[in-house]
Amino acid sequence: MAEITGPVRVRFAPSPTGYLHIGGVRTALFNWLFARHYGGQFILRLEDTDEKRFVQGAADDIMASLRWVGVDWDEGPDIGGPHAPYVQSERKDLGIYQRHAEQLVASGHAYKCFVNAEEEEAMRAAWAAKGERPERFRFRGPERDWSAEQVAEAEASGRPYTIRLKVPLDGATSFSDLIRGGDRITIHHADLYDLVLLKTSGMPTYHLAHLVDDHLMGITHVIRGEEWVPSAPYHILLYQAFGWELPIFAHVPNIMRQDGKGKLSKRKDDVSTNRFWERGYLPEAMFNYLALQGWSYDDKTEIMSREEIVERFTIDRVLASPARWNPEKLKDMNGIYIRSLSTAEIADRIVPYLVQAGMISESPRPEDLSYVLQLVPLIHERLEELQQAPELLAFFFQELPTYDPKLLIQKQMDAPRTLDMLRAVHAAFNTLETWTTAGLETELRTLVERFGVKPGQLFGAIRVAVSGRSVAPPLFETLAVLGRERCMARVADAAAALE
RNA sequence: GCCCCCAUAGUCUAGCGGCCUAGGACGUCACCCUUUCAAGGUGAAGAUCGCGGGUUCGAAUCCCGCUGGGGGUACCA
Repeated sequence: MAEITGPVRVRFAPSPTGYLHIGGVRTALFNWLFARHYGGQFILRLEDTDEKRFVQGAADDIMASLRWVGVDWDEGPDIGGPHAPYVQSERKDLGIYQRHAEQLVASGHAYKCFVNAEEEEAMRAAWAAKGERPERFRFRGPERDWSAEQVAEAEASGRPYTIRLKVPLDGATSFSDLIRGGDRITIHHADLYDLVLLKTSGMPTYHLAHLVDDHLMGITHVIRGEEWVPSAPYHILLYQAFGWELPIFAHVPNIMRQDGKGKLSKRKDDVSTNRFWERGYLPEAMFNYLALQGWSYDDKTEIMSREEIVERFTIDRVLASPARWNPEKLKDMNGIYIRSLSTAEIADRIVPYLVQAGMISESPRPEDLSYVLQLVPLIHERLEELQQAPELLAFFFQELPTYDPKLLIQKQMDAPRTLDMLRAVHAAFNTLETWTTAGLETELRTLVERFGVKPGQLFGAIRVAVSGRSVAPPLFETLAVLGRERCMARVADAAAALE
């Protein structure tokens, strides 16, 4: 493994064709961690060279997702930098790619190809017809061997053309990868085709654009998804054609779908980064989980702060084998992070959810906030996602929905005895001097003894009476916060339901 | 079809030739705590280290083959 010395510059270059899914965030994260660990720079660049798939607003959405998990950039579309602009369509207007493509044509490494899409399709069909096996058609333009006059003539006629890389017919290209080990990957040129560098529209393809930009922007390490391994030889050929120094490659494995059938996809999986944000995943939990998708520190440590991960992240501990998306594990980790926050922090973070659920007003009053502060301890360690808060706290804000009175009757109890107990509870609530958690507990335990029942038989009935459900936060705390008035009313309602 | 990559329990992983009677985590199950649910604690089940050959005194670890999975095969990225 080559030692990493000197300044490193890496980039994440998403295509604004939709939201960013967590697999994309993971790739960005590894780049970012690499940059931060080695004290280098992390650059964000927008690769919007696909005019057809462009989605308005996607770029802002992607940047918001990255910022949310804590991935920030030193240079980028919105903040600029020494190599601005960082948006490829804008760079195209500057003629950067055109110029470089022409340069390769001039040096004989590329050529203008006048074969249009329909003609290419026909050639492909002819190829398929004559071959016994449906072998892949490896396009080589006839213009490879044209004379300067022929090219000039075709150009003069105004026919549209693409610029293609003139890939050698034989030989092979080998390259090394930081994650897979040195000089392991070899691809024969016969398996390649003449890649389009510049489209008919004058827009560069990803292959040309990313490479020119990486070079111009001084990118030292290309850390990208493993789906790029097969096209890496083209990139190497391109670097060689330009006479540029190669960056160091590191192809990180994809994150596979939960069922293991393929890599995560926007269309088939609910993995939009925004969705996790909305559901109440803490960015620090997502950061931690994602860092562990393909990277590990040792045989036991999993919960680590951003700082610890930055300090410990090295590319040689990134696996070559793909990880599988495991929402259960993420949820567990989110719970750990939620529990590590203070009451005030949780209160701050659940207020928006309560507002959205209509439980408190858009601009919460101080008394709303102090009420929330009282409620947080009741659900804090039960939260796995912040969005669960409104559901868990509903009965503190709203009238009870109608519930099945049978729920009031606990194990080995019957309706008459339950009714007796509820009436006694009502009376006790009425006369209780100190309406506090401790006072309530003392009082109710006395009742348990008086009725000679198990604690659960009494407490369970009160829980249902007061919350409308059999699973709820701890009882005495709940009663304390709910207040005497509402508790008495609800117990009275419960008793009435049993009569 | 062709090309490339990958392969330790259901899942994420530790392991980089002897410390492995394969360690940790999620999930599952049991028990403890306990007013429910959680959280916490203890423990259990779960891996012939995909299969077959080598190399070696010795292989989960190195090599080859096979199988399986994934990726690529666009004027998409």
